[in-house]
Amino acid sequence: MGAMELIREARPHGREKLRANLIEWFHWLLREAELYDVRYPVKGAYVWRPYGMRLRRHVEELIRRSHDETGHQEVLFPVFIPYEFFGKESQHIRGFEKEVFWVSKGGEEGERLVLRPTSETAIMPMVKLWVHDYKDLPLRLYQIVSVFRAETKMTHPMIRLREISMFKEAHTVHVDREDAERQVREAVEIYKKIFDEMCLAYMINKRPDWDKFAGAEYTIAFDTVLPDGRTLQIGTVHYLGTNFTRVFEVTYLAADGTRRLAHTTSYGISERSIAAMLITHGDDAGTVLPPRLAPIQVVIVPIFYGEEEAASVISYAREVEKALREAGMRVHIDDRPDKTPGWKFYFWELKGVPLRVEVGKRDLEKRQVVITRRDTLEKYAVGLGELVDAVRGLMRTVEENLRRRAWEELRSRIVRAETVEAAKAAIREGKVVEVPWSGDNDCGIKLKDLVGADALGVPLDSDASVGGFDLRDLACGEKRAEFWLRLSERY
RNA sequence: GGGGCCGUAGUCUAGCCUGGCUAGGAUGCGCGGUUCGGGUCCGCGUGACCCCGGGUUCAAAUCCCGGCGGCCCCA
Repeated sequence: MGAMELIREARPHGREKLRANLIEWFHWLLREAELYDVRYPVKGAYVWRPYGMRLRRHVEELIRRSHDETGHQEVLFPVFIPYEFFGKESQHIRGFEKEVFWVSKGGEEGERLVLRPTSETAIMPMVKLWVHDYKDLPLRLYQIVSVFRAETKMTHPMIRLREISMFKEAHTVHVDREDAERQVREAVEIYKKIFDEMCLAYMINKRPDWDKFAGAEYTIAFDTVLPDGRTLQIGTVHYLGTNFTRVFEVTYLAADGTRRLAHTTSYGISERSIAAMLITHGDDAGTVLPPRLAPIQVVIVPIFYGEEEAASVISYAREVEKALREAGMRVHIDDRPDKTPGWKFYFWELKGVPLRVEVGKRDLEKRQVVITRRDTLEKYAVGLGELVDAVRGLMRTVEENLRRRAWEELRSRIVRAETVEAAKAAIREGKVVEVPWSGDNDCGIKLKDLVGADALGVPLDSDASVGGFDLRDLACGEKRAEFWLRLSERY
């Protein structure tokens, strides 16, 4: 980079308002940054506005790319599922029936339809038609669609929805448990990559048995920690065993001539991940978008006094814009004549544009620009010759800083406790707390109730075994502790 | 599941308890001037069937009932 001179030290915006009431702050951000409108008159259903939609499309592109590169094929299934299919798997229907939307009219004589709350029972009957022998496997499908859940708890914009409008659900079919579990591990790797690019920090937890996906053998979840200490589930991966293939009779002809039941997995991500991203990188002035996902990566603000300067400064700004655009960057030049530079600075900081390029008469004369980072508000003077390299380098720096900050915050929030009292205190302080657990279901339920928190499960991102310590299960003192069980307040 | 609070111009909000002037402010928008390297300032103008439905009353944004939607706390 060379000729990049720091002309203002870091002085980032505070996070007091954000921490004081996270949900209020988030509603403010969605409204003021024109991302998403919460005023649509149906509970749990909201509107993506143009700027939010552009952000969402970059996230969808990341998700599509990550799946396409790893042997997944995109499909599109109907929103209707015949009740006959939906009800086939007993655990599945037990888990979802209370929150499924029924279609009260339509469908053929005697046929009842539901709106998909997830698509296992739509996909299985079709997979049965498509899979003949072991050479058709593994089959990896995904779609990005709306799913519907009649949430009884309080709904939250972009977080707890009745219409989840960006549900990426992958469904895979395998010859046996081993290959399906290999897929589960791969799905975890794919999700890590996606969240890494979103600069999100996450825990990977094996959900306790009582909280797994309805119809799954086990569920692995990605949980992030928001700035108020509550955790948010941002992705799940399920091993479904033969629970669905058994009832839908999805079998294949094996190499040895026998007919076998296939094993399946499913895994999902939704717009919750976008909410997590907006919040994680947020501050009292707005949000910061990871440069690779930002609809606008660089905003150029021309600064001029009077009309005689305007022409030359704007023409210089266009020169700068052209150079960045030709280098493949998403650039916007804000040449509105009725807004002052200061006003524009606040406006684009609110919207999370990662870099701002300021050009004025002084810069024109020196053939330079001033670049400001959104995350730290550091300012640099950069010669025109180094412009593209400097912007590229700073985008990388901002991205790395967002990711590093997120992980530091998350790591600082995870603590261990060996008594119920200590665990309670940790929860009160907004921590994720790991407590000794025998692994027994009933003891786990008792334990989370004793502490007064939700169970995220057993860590898969660090050593979960209590190992050398001689610790007792905090709820069942007669039992030896085998694992650390993560507890937190959850959204 | 239980409790509390709230819904007023495009947006944010005061007024509501204790019913009664022309529903006040900020922001936005339009015009004029002044400013422009961190939300310029001043003047004039514009904009609200006070969430919906019903009730009480001479009179309802205000009180009562129901609905819809939102926020907070507890289980």
